[in-house]
Order: sequence, then structure tokens, then C-alpha cells
Amino acid sequence: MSSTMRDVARLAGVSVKTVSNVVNHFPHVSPTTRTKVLTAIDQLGYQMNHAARSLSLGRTGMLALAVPELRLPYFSELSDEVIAAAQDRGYTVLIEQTGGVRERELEVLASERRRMTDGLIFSPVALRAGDAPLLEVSFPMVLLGERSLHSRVPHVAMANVAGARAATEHLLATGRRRIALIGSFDAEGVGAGSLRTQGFLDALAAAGLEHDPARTGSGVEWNRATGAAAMRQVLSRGVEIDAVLALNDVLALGAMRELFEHGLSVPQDVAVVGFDDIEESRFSRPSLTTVEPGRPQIARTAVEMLVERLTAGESAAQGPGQEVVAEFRLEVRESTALPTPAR
Amino acid sequence: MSSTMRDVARLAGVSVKTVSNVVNHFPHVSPTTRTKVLTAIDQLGYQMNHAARSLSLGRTGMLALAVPELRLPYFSELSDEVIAAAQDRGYTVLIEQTGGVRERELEVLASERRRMTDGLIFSPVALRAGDAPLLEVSFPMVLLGERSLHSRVPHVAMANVAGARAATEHLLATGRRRIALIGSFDAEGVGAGSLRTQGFLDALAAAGLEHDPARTGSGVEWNRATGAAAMRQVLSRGVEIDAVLALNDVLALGAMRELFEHGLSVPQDVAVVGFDDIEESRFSRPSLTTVEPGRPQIARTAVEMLVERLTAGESAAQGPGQEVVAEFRLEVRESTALPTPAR
DNA sequence: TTGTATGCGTTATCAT
DNA sequence: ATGATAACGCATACAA
Repeated sequence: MSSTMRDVARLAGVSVKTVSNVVNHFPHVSPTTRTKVLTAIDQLGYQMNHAARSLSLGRTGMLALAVPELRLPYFSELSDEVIAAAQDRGYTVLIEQTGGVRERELEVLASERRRMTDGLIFSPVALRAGDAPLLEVSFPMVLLGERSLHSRVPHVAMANVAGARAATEHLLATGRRRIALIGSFDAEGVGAGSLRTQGFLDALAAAGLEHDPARTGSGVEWNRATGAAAMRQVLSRGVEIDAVLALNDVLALGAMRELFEHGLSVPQDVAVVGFDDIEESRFSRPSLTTVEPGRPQIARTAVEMLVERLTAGESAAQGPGQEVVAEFRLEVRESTALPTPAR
Repeated sequence: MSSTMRDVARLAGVSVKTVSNVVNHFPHVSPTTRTKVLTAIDQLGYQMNHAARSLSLGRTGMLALAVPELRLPYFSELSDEVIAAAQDRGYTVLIEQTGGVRERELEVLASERRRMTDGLIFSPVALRAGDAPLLEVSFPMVLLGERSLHSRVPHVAMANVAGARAATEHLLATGRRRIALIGSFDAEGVGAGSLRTQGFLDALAAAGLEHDPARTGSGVEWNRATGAAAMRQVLSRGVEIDAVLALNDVLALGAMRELFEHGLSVPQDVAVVGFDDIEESRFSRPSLTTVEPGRPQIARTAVEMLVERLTAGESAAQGPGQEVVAEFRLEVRESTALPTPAR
């Protein structure tokens, strides 16, 4: 069915090498032979065998991207951006889902799919501090996340602490004092959850306030359902609140939904802030104030760093563990609007 | 760096073929040699070279999934389900984005990535009726969409007409008569847009009603922003409406947002129905009545049909163009609740 | 500028 | 049950 270079060579009356030269845009080929080859290619409908090329070249032209769940808006939007950035560099992206489960995150590092890709962009969320040694892998990898977990692995971080702090300060600036914290994290974890919580507590402390644990709604999985459940948990305790800081946007959206069920209005009764700036947050009712963590920059930078390692050859095989922290921006929207003074 | 089967064979004192037998779980290997080989593999940290295996086998173990945009919730949720179904069958999924642009949809069929995958699950949205011949490709493919476009290509369809009709009938049953249609489609297209619109018009006709074109809000791209814009368009015309049928959920969510901006309440003033049943629709405010098109079944069936073609060998290479239509279900939620009688 | 020969790592065919 | 050896299709020294 499918033809090979040999077939093309035969038809064009040249050698296989010449066909290869034409296909790979080798500069030194006479125009006449080039057209001869190209017409033969066209005539046979020849397409390169990727497996053979990979075997010979020792590289596949594919990058892996490991994320918790593709259906979480943050990660689907990130994936979109990574795919686009990789495409610009001539790479194809293979997405793997870890489910946010530690075991599966570790599996990703040893997966059979590692042999199908030239490098990995890895966004772990369930790894513990003790897992750091396991990240000392032999293949090119770029981590998405903060340094805490890993030492020598290059990574692209978001300003989790500073972003959450800015978000909290914004709530404080609008006069809110009884802020609920929605979403929790593995106590042994070192992911975004603990860092954002840190930023939250920092802002409170700086304002001379303390966080009442009764205002924390737990939920390790970060989706709308757990956001709603966590909010319900806090409300059921009968503790007063005038604001909510959710550890990410979907948690915030779930929490808003729950506030609504309880007859509380946002932002009049309760102000709400999220983290991630997913597209949905611009269209929710009310629209959600959130931290834009610089996701496009993160995607682009991660791909660039990885491709650089790939093309650098043996030279910079073990760099100094480069770190880039993306710039964040607080997107103020309706969910934290000041209560109308004339009331 | 990475070791080969030869290295393993040498260390274990056996032949390459034996190592291959062990790795591929070939039944006839003596327990002693198996353990010898396995320890050698373990000791060397051997991992199979996927490119070499693909070259030899003539198959890659990868399936391609081409969707418009990964960041559209419907497609990210679909992708998740396709990946899971493929994994169960031992396949890896490569996602391609077409942007919903006809040219890029056609490119997918000739893409270099076709040579990296064993088959394609293709969800076209911008192809025209005249493009049907271009879908007569030589590689295994399963289409997501209705038959209109393609004759001999196997495909998995959703009940676009019936679903939209049921949704519209639901609106009519709750006493709504002035229904706006949000979202439009390429007039030459044969995709979900025209079919859902057909179902909408069918239901109206069956009820002896006619659709006022002034109640159609156009928007070829289906996202929140266009949903809001289309709604704005209708409202600006000053035509009365008491309900909205949006061609999908994100359009509906954008439209609801716009209704809110105009001081209209859902469902009291205007009832709203979407199509797709994305997770967000269960948590929006109000929660969105929508058509659940059987997406999980679609994902599973598409993978099964494709894998079947792949493993059937030459035998059923050209089947009769199998068609499966998934079962839909109308999810009634708050956005179409009956106005409280006591008003 | 173009052709020849060899290797990439695995599977498959045939022996034994 | 296991081993030797030839494909698989392409890239690349090296030669011409």
C-alpha cells in the first residue's frame, strides 16, 4: 500500500540518499533532480515512515505533557497552549493524565510512553517532599510547580504565595475580615495548595488578623463539587463569613453555587476570589475575581526550556536547575465589588 | 546510556529472540530462562525502544483524536473519555486541534501525524457536503458526527435532531412560546448546528408555531463570548422572548450571562436550554437544563470501532460504513423551572 | 552533486 | 524451548 523511499528513488531514477536529501531539504541538490524526485513523490503519494525515521534519528519529535486531569479547565487551557507552543517548535504533544494521584504521577516517570517521547513537561500535584529524589530522572524534563519539591530539575513556577497574598489583600482592602478558605491539600504535600494557603495566611498576619480554622472548608480534590461541599461544610458550622478565598477557580465557582443555595448573595453578603483565571470565570454570575497566574507564559516557557535541552545536545545536559517564575495579575471582577454605599 | 535487547541478552546469556519472547509474554519460555532474563532487564534498567518496535511491527500503538479546540469543555471531557477508553485497549492517544477551521480539518487528513498513528477519530465541524469525497481516505478512521457528510466511513453520531427537538418540546411544555435560537452555523455546513436547528424548527412546526428570524442570534464560533454576543443581538432588536434554545452549553452560559446583564432573570423571565451537558452546567447559576448526548458512550464506541478495524486485519478493511447513534437524555434543571404559580 | 553500504533496535522466519 | 539471521524504512559516513 504505502510506498517507501526506495519506490520513490526507483521511479525518479535516483538513489535513496537523494530522495532523503530532497525530503529533508538538504541544501545541495540540483533543481532538476529535485523536481524529478518531487514529482515521483507526488505520483506515488509517498509519505515518510515516522517509525523508521525515529529509529534512525534516535528522537521521536514528540513531547509528553503530564497533567492531573484534562477536563479541569485550567489544564485543558494549559494543554492547548502547550500544544500550540510545541507546534511552533516542530514538536507534537502527547498528553498523559495522572488523575492527581501520587502513584500514577510516579508511574509517569517510568511509563512506557517515556520511550515514545523526547522529553516531558510534568505538572505533579500529589508528590511529597520525600519524592524529590525520584525526580532525578535521566531524560529531559521540565517541571511545572515551585522549587520546594525539586532541586536540580528545571522548572516553571507560578507565584502561588504572592498571588494568594495579593488576592487576600484585595479582600481586606474592601473591608472583608471574616474570610473563609475553600479547598485544602495533603498535609505532606508541597504543591500549589500549601503555597496559596501560605500566601493567604501571610496576608492575614500582615493585617494583624488570625484565621479561624472553622472557616476552612476542606476538599483535596479541586473541582466544582468539592468546592460546593467545602462551602457547605463551613456554612453548616454557623460561623460568620464575609468573604471566600478559594484555592482555585472551579472551587470558587462551586462555592458560589453553594452560597446561592443558602440565600447568600455575592458580592453583597460574601465576596469571592479564585485562582487560575479560567475562561469560565469571566462569564460566571457574578464574574469571578481571580489571580491570573501567567499561564500562557508558563506554557511557552516550559516548551522553550525543554526544547532547548533537547537541541543543546550533550553540552548543557545538566544545567543548574533553571527556574522561571511567571508574573501574576489580579483580575478584579464582580465577585468582589464593593457593596453599594447607598444601602 | 539506554540499553538494548542485545545488552540484556548478553548479560542473561541468551539470545535476543529469547529476550523478545520474555518481554512480549510469549508462552513458551522456561521459567528459569525467564527469571534470568528478567533479572538482567531489571539490572540494566532496560526499556523497549518504541520506534524500533513500531518499525518492525508496522503499527505504532497510537490513535489520533482530532477535535476543534481542547479548551472547549465538551471536547476536553470527550478527550478525557477517549484517552481512558483507548488506554483500556492498550492504545495511546494523540490529540490534534483543528480550531474548527475547514482548512485545518482537511490538513488533519494529510498530516504528517497520520504516519505516527494507527488510526484517527475525527470530529469535523467545518467541512461541507462537497468535502465528502475527501473523507475517502486509505487509513482507518472513525468519524464523530452524523451521516450527512460521509457515506462509507464508519461514524458515531449523536441525536442532534431528536435532542434539540426534545429540548424545544420541553420549553413548549412549560408554556414558552417565544423562543430565541442562540448560535448559528455555516449555511453550507452539515454539522451539529444545522441538525440541532432542524430539531428546533421541527418541534415548533409540530406545535403549529413558526420561528421569528429576529429571535435568532448568530454566532458561528461556539463559546461563551459569542453566546453573550448573540443574546445581545436578539435583545437589541426589541423582540419579545420567553425562552432560549442555545445550540450548545457554552453558548447557553454566555447567553444567560447576557440576560443577567439586561436585568432578566432565568427561569422567571426567560427559560434557557443548552446542549452537551458539560460539567459546568450542573453548577452554573442557575443550573442549566441541557441535552446529555451520550458522550461517554460516543467516546467508548468510537474507540471500539476503530480498534476493531485495526485488529480485524485485511478482512473487514472496508465495512459497510457502520453507524451508531448514541442515546440522548434531557437533563431538566433550574434554568427551565416552571415560574412559581403563586405570583 | 549523487550513490553505496551500514546501523538503528525490534520482530519474524526458519532452523535446531 | 531457544538461536541465527533476515527484514522493517530511513539517515549518514564515506566514496565516487
